[in-house]
Amino acid sequence: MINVLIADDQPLQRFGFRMLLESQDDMTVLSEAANGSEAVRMTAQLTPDVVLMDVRMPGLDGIEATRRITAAGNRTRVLILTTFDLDEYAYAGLRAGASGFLVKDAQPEELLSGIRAVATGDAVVAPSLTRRLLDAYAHHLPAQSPSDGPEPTALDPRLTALTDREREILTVIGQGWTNTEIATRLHLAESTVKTHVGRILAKTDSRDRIQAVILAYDTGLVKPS
Amino acid sequence: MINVLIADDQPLQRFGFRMLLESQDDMTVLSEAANGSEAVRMTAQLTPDVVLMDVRMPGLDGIEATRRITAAGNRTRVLILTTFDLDEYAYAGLRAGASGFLVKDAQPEELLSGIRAVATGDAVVAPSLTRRLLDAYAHHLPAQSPSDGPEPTALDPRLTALTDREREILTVIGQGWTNTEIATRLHLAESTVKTHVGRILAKTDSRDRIQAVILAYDTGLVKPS
DNA sequence: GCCACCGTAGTACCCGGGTACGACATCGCT
DNA sequence: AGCGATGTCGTACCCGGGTACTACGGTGGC
Repeated sequence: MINVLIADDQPLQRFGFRMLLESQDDMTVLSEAANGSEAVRMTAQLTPDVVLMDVRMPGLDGIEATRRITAAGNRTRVLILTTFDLDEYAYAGLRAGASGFLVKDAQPEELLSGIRAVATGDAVVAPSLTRRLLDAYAHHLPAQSPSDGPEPTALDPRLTALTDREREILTVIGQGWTNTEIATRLHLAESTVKTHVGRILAKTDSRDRIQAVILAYDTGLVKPS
Repeated sequence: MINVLIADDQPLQRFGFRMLLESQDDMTVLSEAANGSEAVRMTAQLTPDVVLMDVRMPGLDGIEATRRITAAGNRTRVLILTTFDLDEYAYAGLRAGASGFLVKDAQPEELLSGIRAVATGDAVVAPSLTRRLLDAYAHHLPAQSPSDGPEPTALDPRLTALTDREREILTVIGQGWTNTEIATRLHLAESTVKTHVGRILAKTDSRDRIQAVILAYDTGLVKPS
């Protein structure tokens, strides 16, 4: 049985959550808190398994309440809920030690399975937020794959399909030249440039010149200045 | 309609996935791949919305296949599935650009909602993995106000004029996202994206997004991968 | 209370970029 | 002599990107 504490300043919201949770035979609502301080106090008294925590509350907000609850050290997990998927809240909440972060417009089933996951020690983050977190931090994830060797100066395989001329064009694309500029500076017709560009995009599987610019940087054809 | 490509070396497994997906009226299975190379090739040909990618496959494994698919730059999302929730795989997969990482013992509904989330540009990570990721990285999340240690590498002067949101947008521009992609993935209207982009270009004296991409690389906002 | 800034959203318009064709000359290899 | 790869040039078409506005709610500073 999962003991839950609901912390939300809106009574109607609390009621909805309570109804939903009580309809499950593996969950009970221990009590309800209307602000952060109450949530902290009740958590200390009742030691629920999970606190369903709203972010926006008068007085002590959900983030700070989460910080104090997790700092206390007992095994109560905090699942933060918010109306808006503001990433500032997500970052702050997760930093504060929350085990999860869901948006209120989620499906009831998602909330329920989220509570169960959190209760068993797992963690959940709303997909829309996961996206932002990944975008921001995926690059920083530890690389333990052995394929992180030193880089030789040989031509990147992604560029081998290109002819010399095409690599030349790709280089100036990577420097931000427009087709017109390439044409005048290299004494070509614009149609010729377009032909080259088209072939480059096809051979490198780039959908537009932006991808080509990125490729130029990633392969080292163009170096950051 | 969500077009899905199934990549798994076990025929029985593929069959199961196909049955599950075809039972949904908003999903179709475009094709099946039995190894990584096939997955990459078929993705290029068929441009599915989502690739259901197994990690362990003979030849080119799921991680490397994911890397190549996402490197290609088209809008196909990769949802990685694995039997074991080994975090090495998860790290590698997410670093490779996967939009999600689920374990195979998940409930069918979880898989389906995961596919839908990924198709609309969101991201999903299995709760058991989210827990590990949070444990490892919650400390590294950007600080809001509280006193925090290491400085986040001083901002390049050319970017100081930008607001936080604008820098966020510039980052994804630097990753080659189109306006439409930015809109869907960040849950914005395309007009809003255009407004942001316009301001970014004005503030950074860039004549088009290409110059902005170059600037993103030169200032280190985006790093070569 | 007012105002500046920010993020969001909309409409209308123009233009460069990309695609899909076809065409021709040169060069090197067989 | 024939052929393929490469580089050059052309036309026609469509769409995404960029610009130029306007607008409005929220927040924070004064």
